[in-house]
Amino acid sequence: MHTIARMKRVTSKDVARALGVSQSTVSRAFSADARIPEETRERILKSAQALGYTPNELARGLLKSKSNIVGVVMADMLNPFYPNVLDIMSRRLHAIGKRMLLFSVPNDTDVDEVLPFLLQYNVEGVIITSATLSSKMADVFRNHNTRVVLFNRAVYDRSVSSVCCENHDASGNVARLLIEAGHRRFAIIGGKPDTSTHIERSGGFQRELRRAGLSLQAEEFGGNTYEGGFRTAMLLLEGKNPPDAIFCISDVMAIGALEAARRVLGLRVPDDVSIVGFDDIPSAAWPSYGLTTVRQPVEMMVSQAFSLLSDDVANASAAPVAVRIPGELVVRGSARLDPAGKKTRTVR
Amino acid sequence: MHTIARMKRVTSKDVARALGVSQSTVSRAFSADARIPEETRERILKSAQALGYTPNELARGLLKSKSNIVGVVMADMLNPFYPNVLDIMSRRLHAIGKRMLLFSVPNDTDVDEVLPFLLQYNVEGVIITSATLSSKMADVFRNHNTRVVLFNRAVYDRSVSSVCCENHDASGNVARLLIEAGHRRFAIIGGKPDTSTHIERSGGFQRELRRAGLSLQAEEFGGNTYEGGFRTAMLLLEGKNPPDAIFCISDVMAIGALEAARRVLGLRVPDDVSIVGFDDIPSAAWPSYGLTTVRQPVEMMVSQAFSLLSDDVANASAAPVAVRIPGELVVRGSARLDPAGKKTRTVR
DNA sequence: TGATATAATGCATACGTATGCATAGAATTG
DNA sequence: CAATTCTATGCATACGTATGCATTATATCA
Repeated sequence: MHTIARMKRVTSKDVARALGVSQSTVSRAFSADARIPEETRERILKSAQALGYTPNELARGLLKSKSNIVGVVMADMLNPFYPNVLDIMSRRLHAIGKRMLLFSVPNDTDVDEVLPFLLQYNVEGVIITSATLSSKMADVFRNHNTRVVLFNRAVYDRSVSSVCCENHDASGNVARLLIEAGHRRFAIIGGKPDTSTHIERSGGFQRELRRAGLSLQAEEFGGNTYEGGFRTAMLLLEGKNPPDAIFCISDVMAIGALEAARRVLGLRVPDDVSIVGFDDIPSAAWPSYGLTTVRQPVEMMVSQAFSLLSDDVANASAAPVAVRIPGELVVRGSARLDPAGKKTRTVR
Repeated sequence: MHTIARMKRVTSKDVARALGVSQSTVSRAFSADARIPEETRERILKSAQALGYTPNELARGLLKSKSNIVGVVMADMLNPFYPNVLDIMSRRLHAIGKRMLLFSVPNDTDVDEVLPFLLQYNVEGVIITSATLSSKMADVFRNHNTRVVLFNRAVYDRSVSSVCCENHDASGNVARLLIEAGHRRFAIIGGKPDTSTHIERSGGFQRELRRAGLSLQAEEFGGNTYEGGFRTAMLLLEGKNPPDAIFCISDVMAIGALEAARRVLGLRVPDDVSIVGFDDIPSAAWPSYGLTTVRQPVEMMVSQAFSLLSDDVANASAAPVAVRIPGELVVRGSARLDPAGKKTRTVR
């Protein structure tokens, strides 16, 4: 047994004692900008390494009233769009020396319940995905001088910053694609009625319809789940006067709709009905689906979210910003491309 | 402007001052087992609420040398099996008053790099999913009196506890299913060769083959990604003497294999080739795939993992435990069921 | 009623770090 | 060489909480 059982944590004091220097000196060795000769620093770091010392972040955070923790609240983790988001966020945070405190909460709620817990850790900032907070809670965070950024959701009272895809434009492009393909009977499957993503995507889509002198035939909601998309598509396609083009606010619902149309109703996609999604989740690209969709530029969105958090030009009480990043239309086979139906691959 | 800008954190001292009591009393009001009359506690809690006071967890963690944070390290977050796992873990932790510090790391590496960061937060325990740690690092955690539990991966040197599905038995059941259906040319698509999941699933499958006097024809690796499954299936099915049954160690790969077989090679599944997966991810149930697979009992596995972390009967240096939970064979359409091929749904 | 046990609360301290201030020694200057 | 600046480091303190011990007020008992 060559490992020594060590029940006590190794502290900067231990390192100091081992080297015959003061605790302050050890501490300074770990802070990049401290006045300390390079040689001493190396000696200390080496000894620290040998003793297995790492600064206690709890103490550090307590003292500086700011931990290096960023809180992330995810309200829709089971949506396949988010694992990638989370993965990117986690790695990028780690790369800049920050940690992630994660909360997964029920789908599309407001997250006021969990936010106070974040304050208990003196978090450096908070990112909230697919959910909003009350403006009252936004005030609380402002008073605590803690930044909050909404990711993939926006509030219109300008109480917090947000980063979203250019939902309006992207959805307009979808509409144009479908109009040019000759579609006339449009339906939308939304997530939840009062979310910014729905409002914007539906709004952008409909605006483009109006410009072409057309209008929406139906708008139903599927709660951003596969099952919801499936069920809602059944409803629409089995109703009187079924749509010949369905724009789904998210890919999971689009895939559900696709399955309903093909597997249950025996419709051909896109010959009988075109289906378009939003997000570009991995399975959208699987051959069985070949979903035409809008790709959200996740990497860029995360970058923007982080810079909104760390932007030290303005302090936390500065006016919130709404960042919009263009989405990219990804054309696959689930939507017709031209009036005649030529040049169209049918995906079964 | 009726909100007062408050730059300083509200502390227990503030509450104490407001009520004319001592800081200790306030502190005790927040600790369930303190000797303090219920009436006083209520008065304090009410005032705390009014002032917006919440205990600082950093200070608490520092003092007690144990934060209420549990570290979670995910090595395969993009595998669709894990969002659900993460979601359940997050909610359950929150429900018992604990927080989650999340690290997403490159696929299937050992995670020694990130583990030291967890020690900096005096974490209560660590859960590592689909990855292992070195036994040296396991020692470090044992010396720090901090529990580590592997989730969906095991080590055989008994250096840490683990929670896994009963991979051997479940895979044996898959083999039996395929044998009884009349298959004779078996292939396995594994994830990575030296992972416990692969070893056990492949081992259990092959043991059952041997019992029937049969043997494996090929074993290739797809790295637990859709693309890997796709590519590997192409390789196997286009090779000389292609298999008529493929057991994929994970559903993502199985779906990739399915797509390769059907979309690219034009094979009928399961008529020409049976494909079975493992995990039961959401898309396995989608009609286009109808994947026969093994469902991992995630809820139960998470429960077990948590109880291994919190089990205070034994201390952290107690002998590690390997918990195994039976998996459930989910029969859908991607594998034949009987020699004649009757009673079999063909899923396209 | 006086002695003693009990309940409620306050005081002081420790957790591990960062940092302002003080100091001692070295280096620089006229 | 004395006076002065600079560099390296130590001392002391603060961050916000929990808790052992001491203290006071109240209840119990003979």
